[in-house]
Amino acid sequence: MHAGICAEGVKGGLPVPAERCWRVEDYRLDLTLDCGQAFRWSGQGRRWQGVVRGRWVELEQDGPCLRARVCDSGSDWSWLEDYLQLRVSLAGVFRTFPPDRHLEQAVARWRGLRLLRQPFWECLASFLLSSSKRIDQIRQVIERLCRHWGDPVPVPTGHQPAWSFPEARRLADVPEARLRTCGMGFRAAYLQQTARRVLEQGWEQTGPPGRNYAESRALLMRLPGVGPKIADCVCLFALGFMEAFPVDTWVARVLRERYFGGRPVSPERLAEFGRAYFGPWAGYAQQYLFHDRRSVARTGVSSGAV
DNA sequence: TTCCAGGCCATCT
DNA sequence: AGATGGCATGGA
Repeated sequence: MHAGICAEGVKGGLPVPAERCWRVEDYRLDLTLDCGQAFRWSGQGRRWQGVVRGRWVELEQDGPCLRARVCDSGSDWSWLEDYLQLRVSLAGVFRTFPPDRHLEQAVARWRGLRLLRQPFWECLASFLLSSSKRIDQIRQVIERLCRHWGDPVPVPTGHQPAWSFPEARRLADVPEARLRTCGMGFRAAYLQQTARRVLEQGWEQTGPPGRNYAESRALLMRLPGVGPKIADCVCLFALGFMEAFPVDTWVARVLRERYFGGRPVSPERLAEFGRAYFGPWAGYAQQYLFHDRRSVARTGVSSGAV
């Protein structure tokens, strides 16, 4: 591959499909890619471009047909099927929820919103940079981070250039002052120190060696800059612990409003409540409540229109 | 200007 | 354990 241009559909001189379709049910790509769980997707309408595990991807949904284009002549799509969690039955997830008027309302409005399975380091680093920032600004910071220290990845001619997410080993050597040029402020020290720790412990590919949710969460929380909320995001979005229930300002707000009569309750107690009340797939409930509460705040409307 | 954002940490009771 | 202020940066 050369100069950022991909040899589309060619492998060893033979044409190979660089495109693939899946039939999907209860899947809404727009909500899934734009709800704030992942920060590197850009889209116009129903067509989205991003980089997953160092590969440029374009996704497009047409009803039950989900189409992917890649700039890579490989025939293995498991990395993308895993990322998109195509095998999860959303109806099966909803069946585990308790009868709850408010959650049912959020599910009715945003049905098709899915949780992705993201690479560990990208997820951890991204949410390290998320603290006390708005989602659109997190996107900006991560974009600059990738442009500075990611590797350019091949894209089809005519598309915007793209970069991979920088590896921990790359960021571990970048002086904190240089990281700050991306606009990450005080989070630069956390990112740098955590990159080193992840590298030392050999966690970059696998994540921490916890054998369950509680162990993994506790190990993550020993990293600098990682508290309960960020640890839960990584557990949920990268490690596949679907009972993890991240409590941020929006989720705290909606839980206190709807389940605690507006009384003050600590985030850790809210997280505990969320896991116990919503069950083994509480993380999905969290994402629906998060998105619903944030949408109401943005549009001021409680209709399901997007 | 002032306030606040997908928090965390050090430093107090 | 629980409550407070500080931390960078930028947009409303």
